[in-house]
Amino acid sequence: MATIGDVAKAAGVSRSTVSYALSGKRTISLDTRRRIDDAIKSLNFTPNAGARALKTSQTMVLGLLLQFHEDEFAPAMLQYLLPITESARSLGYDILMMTEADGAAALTRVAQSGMVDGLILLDVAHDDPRLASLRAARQPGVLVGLPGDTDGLDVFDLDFPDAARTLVDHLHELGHEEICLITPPRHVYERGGSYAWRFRDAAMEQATKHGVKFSAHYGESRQPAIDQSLNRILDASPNATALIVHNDASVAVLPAVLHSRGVSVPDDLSVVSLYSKDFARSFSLPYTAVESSPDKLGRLAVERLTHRIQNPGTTDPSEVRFIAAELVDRGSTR
Amino acid sequence: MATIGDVAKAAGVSRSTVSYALSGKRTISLDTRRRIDDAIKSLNFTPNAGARALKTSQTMVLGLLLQFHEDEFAPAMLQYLLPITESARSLGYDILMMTEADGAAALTRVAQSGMVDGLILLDVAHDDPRLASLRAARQPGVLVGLPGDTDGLDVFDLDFPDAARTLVDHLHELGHEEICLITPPRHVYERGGSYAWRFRDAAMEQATKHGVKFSAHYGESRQPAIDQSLNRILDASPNATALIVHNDASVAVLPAVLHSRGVSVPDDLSVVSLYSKDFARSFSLPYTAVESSPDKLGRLAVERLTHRIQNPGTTDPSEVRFIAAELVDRGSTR
DNA sequence: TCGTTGTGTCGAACCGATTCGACAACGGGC
DNA sequence: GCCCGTTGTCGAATCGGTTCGACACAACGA
Repeated sequence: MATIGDVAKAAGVSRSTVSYALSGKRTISLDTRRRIDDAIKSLNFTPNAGARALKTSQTMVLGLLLQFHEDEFAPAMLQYLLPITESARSLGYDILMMTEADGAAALTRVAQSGMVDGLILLDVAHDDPRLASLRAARQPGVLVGLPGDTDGLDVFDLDFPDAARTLVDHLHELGHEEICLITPPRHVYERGGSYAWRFRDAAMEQATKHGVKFSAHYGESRQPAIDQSLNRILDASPNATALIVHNDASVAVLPAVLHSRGVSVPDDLSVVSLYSKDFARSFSLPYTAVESSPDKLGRLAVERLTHRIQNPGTTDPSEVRFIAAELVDRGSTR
Repeated sequence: MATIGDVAKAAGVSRSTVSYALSGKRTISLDTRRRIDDAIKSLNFTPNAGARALKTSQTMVLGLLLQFHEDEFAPAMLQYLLPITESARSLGYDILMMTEADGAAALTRVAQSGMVDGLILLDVAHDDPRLASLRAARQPGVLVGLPGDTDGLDVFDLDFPDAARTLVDHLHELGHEEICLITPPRHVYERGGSYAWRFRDAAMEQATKHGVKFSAHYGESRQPAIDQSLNRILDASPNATALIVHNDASVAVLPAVLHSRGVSVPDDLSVVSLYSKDFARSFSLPYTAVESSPDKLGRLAVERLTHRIQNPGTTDPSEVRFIAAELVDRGSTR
């Protein structure tokens, strides 16, 4: 591989001159610049990333921490992947992916060895063990998902309480008097996925406020338990006229279940949910829903992170930002 | 951050001694080693990855090239992600993820700048534009997916013709005399996804050999076209008693479609397919199928790649390996 | 004419590791 | 008592960039 020294030799200048020509940090005569450019072209020179990182202590890489829990519905995580890598690239950063079960250890390893300039944590739990490692790291980090203690952290998440109220209000306005909520599986609560109870509690409160009868039930994440739980829930609430499904795995199989029960939407039952438009497009999901906007969340998180990286001195306060619920009417309510 | 110099000072030895203690490439007295270990602990020292990469020209990072085609069924790609990152980690490597639309440019950029020690290409097409860049790169690479020209490349893929024959044989043995195949969407063929025609042609040939009536139809990748195409295909072949579904997006919604038509499996129709056990678990997919083994393919690819990285001189011939079809009977045939 | 300012380039130091050759101290064989 | 091989440690060079200070030279105003 050609080094900057080879380029310098070919162009008949010093290495520093080539470096300045590359960075534009000092003026270079037109003639010299041309000779350098020619040499770079003909030698097919690209600066060595390791050497540059060593000197500048900037790797132009962001670390992304995913957690694929055993019982997770994997496609949900995927929705964040593409927006994050794409916005990172557009800002000049690459993405190093970590999927280790022990996320805290992975974070420390990568941060300590200086492989990344910043860290992105997805699917953050209420009492996430990775946060201690993140706070100890010298690189900045951003979270997608709300932990219990946000002190000093930049956090982006959907406004789940607002989403819940939006959906309950929507059903209430249509005159529904008994609503059934399918929540994420029990293990999500146990793991501390705060979005689950933030959504559920707000929905319950809003229903109570409207005097609407309300019941919440755990969904499941794997077949055939999903089918069974849905049927059990529907059997248990024969008078409910509306269903709120807050669980990707359940909503993905709901059309088949309703079909098998001879229930038609929205005539027999109004159904609303919470998912992204991409998710709706991949699966057969024609339900009115609050948009979960993983693309927007991913983009915001990356932008915030790179801003912190590029302005290290500044101590602007950490930001906890909830993005607003936006209802997409797909005609599944009446 | 502590450097190796800080450790050396704290332990009262030279930097080289610390380095040798770390790598074990020279003998170190027990006493010195203890002092060094203590210093490392108390200073919380981790070697700087950039510096190490610069000196050793080994980054311990593998580049992974994914392509999310506009109309792709995303979860399919995801199945490879986890096995690849996990086997890479177990061999000491991290994964740098690239999702750019222009994969060839991304590959060149990352390879030229020496950010990675090797490259993994997923979903390789018959005439994949990334292959020229891969061949030009100084790092070794492996493919998952079979291109037209495999010269000098290590390739891993499922034995699709074998899979097709296995399924056709299975149905033929049960006495079926008319089989209907749902293939990947037309754009997969156009893009050069050779697995599509390798499977289809072998299935057709095997059916002909058995004297079984056979028809193939393009599936779709997005709703509501998937539903419509499935219904159209089923309408068009009223006498087919067996269905082979070679398309993740179609098979994911097939249960609902069959339900809505009042078709029960396997009594009215035998259904077989080709997917992974993880895919079957996430979705409601109770079909007898050939296992597509993304975990095995991912693991093999990573192992081959790291082997090439660690034995650079050796010129053992490139390997094109097809893994055998394995039928998993889930009782959806009769 | 002299000092000043600005432009373009260079040499050297540095980032944080690895590794080669040198060498001191030590014990064993003669 | 001398030579030799082993063991443990060190200093210096190196990887490939970036950046600071110095400086030669030209143009300028006084």
